[in-house]
Amino acid sequence: MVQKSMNKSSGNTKYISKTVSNKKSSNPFRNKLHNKNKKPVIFQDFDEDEGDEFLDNVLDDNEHKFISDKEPYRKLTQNELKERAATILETQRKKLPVYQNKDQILQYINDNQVIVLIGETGSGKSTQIPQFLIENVTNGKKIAVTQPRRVAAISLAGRVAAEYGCSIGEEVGYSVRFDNRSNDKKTKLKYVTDGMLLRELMMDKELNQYEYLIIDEAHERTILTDLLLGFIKELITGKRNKNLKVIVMSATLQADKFSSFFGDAPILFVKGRTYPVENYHLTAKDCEDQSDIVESIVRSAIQVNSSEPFGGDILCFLPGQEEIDKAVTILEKLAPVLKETYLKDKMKIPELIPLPLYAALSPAKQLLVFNKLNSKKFQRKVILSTNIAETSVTIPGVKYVIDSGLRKVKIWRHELGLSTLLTVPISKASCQQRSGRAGRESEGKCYRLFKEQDFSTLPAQSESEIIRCDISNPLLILKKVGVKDILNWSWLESPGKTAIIVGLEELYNLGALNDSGELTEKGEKMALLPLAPHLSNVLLEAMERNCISSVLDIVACLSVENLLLNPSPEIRDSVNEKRYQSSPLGRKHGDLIMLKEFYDTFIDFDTVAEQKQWCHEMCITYRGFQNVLKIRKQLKEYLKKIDASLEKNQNFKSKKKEEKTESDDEFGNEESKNIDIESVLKCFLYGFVKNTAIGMPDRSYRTSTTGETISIHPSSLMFSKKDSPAIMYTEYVFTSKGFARNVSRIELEWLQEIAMGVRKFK
DNA sequence: GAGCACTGC
Repeated sequence: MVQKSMNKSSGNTKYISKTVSNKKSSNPFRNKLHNKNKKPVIFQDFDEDEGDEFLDNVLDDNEHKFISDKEPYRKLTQNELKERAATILETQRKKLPVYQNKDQILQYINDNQVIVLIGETGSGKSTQIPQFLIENVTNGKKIAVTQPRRVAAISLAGRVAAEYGCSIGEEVGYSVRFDNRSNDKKTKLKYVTDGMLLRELMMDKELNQYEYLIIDEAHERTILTDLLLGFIKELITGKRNKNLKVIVMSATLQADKFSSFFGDAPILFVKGRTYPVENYHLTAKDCEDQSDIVESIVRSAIQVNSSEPFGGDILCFLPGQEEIDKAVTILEKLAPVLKETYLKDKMKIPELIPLPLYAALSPAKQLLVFNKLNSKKFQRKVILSTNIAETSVTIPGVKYVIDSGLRKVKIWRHELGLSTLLTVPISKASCQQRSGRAGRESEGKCYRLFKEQDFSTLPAQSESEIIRCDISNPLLILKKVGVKDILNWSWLESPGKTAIIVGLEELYNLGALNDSGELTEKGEKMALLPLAPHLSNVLLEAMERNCISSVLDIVACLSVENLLLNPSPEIRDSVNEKRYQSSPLGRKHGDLIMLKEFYDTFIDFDTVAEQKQWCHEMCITYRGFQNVLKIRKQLKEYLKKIDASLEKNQNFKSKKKEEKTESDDEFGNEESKNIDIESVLKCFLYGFVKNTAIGMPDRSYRTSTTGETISIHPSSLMFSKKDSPAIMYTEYVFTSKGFARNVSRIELEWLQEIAMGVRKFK
């Protein structure tokens, strides 16, 4: 097997058709802008350093601890802060492209209510433009800069605070979930996640505390940024017509869309500093030979390693975990063999060090991709990554990119109420983003495992989230903010009539909307909870049924993505067995109850060391569980606000050690020994009646909505247990076939009771 | 009887 792959790898993957990306000549979009008569203003090219993204990743991993322990500027005196800021100004800021064009940019902002700014990587747009405006803000108002990701908001705030000469949380601050470092009176410039600004908007529909809104990375088109832009359009054509300025920052591709959305707002173009990247494509013949994408990636990596000079790592983009694990396994076997061969032939070719990277990988293993190799050892990293490395994570030292041209995407089918996970070709924009990863530090090369003519057939950009995701939560937000006519709302891109109607029906079925389509009291509460509407409904039901504590534990666990990691194939069976053995109730009742058992186990340990050990054995992220605790606490606080009588609700009290009081203690123990499983599962049924399936005589399951067969996913504790009269699942994905994930056993009577109950509540 | 990309409150 190994030998076979090796022979192939020494064969010919030739890349003969080659394009060199040269920003000045090959940027097709600039011409387009000119043609559109919008006269973009084009600024010139300068150096910049937009902060240390490597640090961001480390910082992300250690979260608060890192920030408070190592915050570099807090202990400096006012004078020292100012001195440092002055140095940064002279040595770095003034060299930035954006800084060089400060006056012109300010003029445009001054003359227009909305501008769209195309700032290339390295232009300094996210750090500098907000600072230009900081002196302009009047009577206690603020500037908000939104980011799609937490880490970006936090690290930008840190960087800008240093440049401005203050501590984080003074004039410059940030606000993200679980972490607010801003001062209502003092802070003038606030970096926030787009979700956070949306939440503020639910509280104050006019966003009166802000004078400038800067929507950064708008081209990523997350649902939340799309919603923000829609609300902002309403505001600036309505109540904030006179005194709110908006800057939309975007990559080139989407700039036109934003401009026309905001009444042909002017587009400014600031060039950044990236190094040229040469793109190579497969020939038609090589393309025919390419049967397996994993094999092609492996072959290409070996070829690049042996033909390119030492220095510079290889970053490969693959669609998913499965392909990555395969490729890593092959390369791990191959690398020592290749090394021997090279030595024997006296060839000076570095040893390949394969490293996987995907979100469901444990944080410790993720960090390995950032480690510098010992330069004396003559090694080269080959990082095999999902598109997590496309935007979320920047890996230093990459000079070569190998792109499979594929990604996985979850698509929500409104008609069916289920999502499918598909492997699809990426867009041109993604191709460019991926190849750009080779040109961050020096000139680079990108090898695309498809034909050059295939590139031209790719869609310009990926489908935006809003048209391929479940929009029940966005719709709830619109209702909460008081939008009456949702179909004709100022959608940047409408998800479509069907999607909207299906989504509204869903909200109606959950009791969030009444017969007239107005938000009910329950809907108000649901909108305030930072959860999907289904889960909010589960929580609210649990408050009625006096099992809020257990349900809260489980809901908090469900809110953390990748809490249970997918064990690698070698340890898969043993980890599954351990999980099975550790949840006596879970193996009877299913995965929700298993989570409750895991939660109890986790918090009952006396030391962090024990917790970590246990997590390691069970293949659970420790950090994930810390998030579970934070989320539980936050949900509890929200619920208290929603319902003041909760304070008196004994069941509600947390069993968590640090919060224990005497009475609490008693109750907590009592409850944990007698989880009212029936009540807990019934609460979940209130959110997931539609996600149920009935057991058939042939031991298969058929969904109670459409009668289709559905299989229990192998990751479920219920996988081997086929005797449940009915099942409920929190997720339904269609891959090779229809799979129910996170499955619980339910009784048919419950299903009848709840199904009728739900109607009754309408 | 067999496996899921990435974010956010």
